[in-house]
Amino acid sequence: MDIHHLITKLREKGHKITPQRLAICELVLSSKDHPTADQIYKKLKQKFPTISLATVYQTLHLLKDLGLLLELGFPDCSARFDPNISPHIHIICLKCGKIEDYETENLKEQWAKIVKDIGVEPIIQRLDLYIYCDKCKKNQ
Amino acid sequence: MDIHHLITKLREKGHKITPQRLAICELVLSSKDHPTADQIYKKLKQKFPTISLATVYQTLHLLKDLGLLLELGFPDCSARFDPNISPHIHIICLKCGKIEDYETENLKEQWAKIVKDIGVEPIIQRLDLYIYCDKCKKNQ
DNA sequence: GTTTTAAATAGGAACAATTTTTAGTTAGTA
DNA sequence: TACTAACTAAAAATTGTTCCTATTTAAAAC
Ligand SMILES: [Mn+2]
Ligand SMILES: [Mn+2]
Ligand SMILES: [Zn+2]
Ligand SMILES: [Zn+2]
Repeated sequence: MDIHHLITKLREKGHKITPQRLAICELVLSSKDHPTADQIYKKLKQKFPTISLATVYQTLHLLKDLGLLLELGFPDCSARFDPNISPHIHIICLKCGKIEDYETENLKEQWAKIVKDIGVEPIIQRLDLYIYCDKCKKNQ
Repeated sequence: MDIHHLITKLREKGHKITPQRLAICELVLSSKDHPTADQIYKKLKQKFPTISLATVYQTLHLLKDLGLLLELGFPDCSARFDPNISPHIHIICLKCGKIEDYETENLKEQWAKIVKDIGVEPIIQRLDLYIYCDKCKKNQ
């Protein structure tokens, strides 16, 4: 998703192109680390000292509604946002919360077969494996 | 998980057997509909008019720690609890939130292969497909 | 059976994440 | 340049969950 494509998509739907909106979109859509709204907010504060957390949430939900972003809810902690909307697995540490992506062609094929058997056409998918990561296993 | 097995398991870990605790456990461990803490609380109010929501949460987390219960976090709405801890798929409506289980032998086999390829030993797993259910498609 | 005690409960306050509201500002159109 | 819908920031409200603590209770010790 390059910036011009994004701008076109926003304009199409009648959304204004503001510097804040663009900055939030660029940041989250290029992120690999499944950030929380607050993490995005804190990063952007450097460039936009007056930006509000509500604006961040609003923009994230806009991207979600446009189908460009996944919102992952968890117990105990705040939601995390993922610009990778294609089926992939999250390997998540139950202790430290670290999220790692697992995404291979073989996985996509195998998973597609399973979904086909079920006979539904999912809009979004979420595949989580919860583990204890090596680091947390060591200093348990 | 029958009631005597549960009581043994609780005693083993040094937990007291209280009527509230037993009632909450029995209710959630036999539920098929992925209830929220509040739904469990409201149902139990009939039998225990003074029961508190904090007790419900505490007991649900106890069961979770014992590995007998899954807690499913979502954006926008409260957590739901699932006594089915074996790998199965949730087919979830994005509009009304209805959750349907999909669980077949074939799925378990195929999924086990995928997990084996990754080379991890997950403690918990969560497989969600988000759709719009027939009902919500109709009266959209 | 009674006493002791550590753990659990009830109820409400506190908390944190998120959403809504409000009033002022701005991007895009004409 | 003027207009207006959409936006922004700040504050307030809301919601789900956890924390606190006086009281009660299950289970152990006597
Ligand atoms: Mn991801
Ligand atoms: Mn289930
Ligand atoms: Zn870890
Ligand atoms: Zn529905």
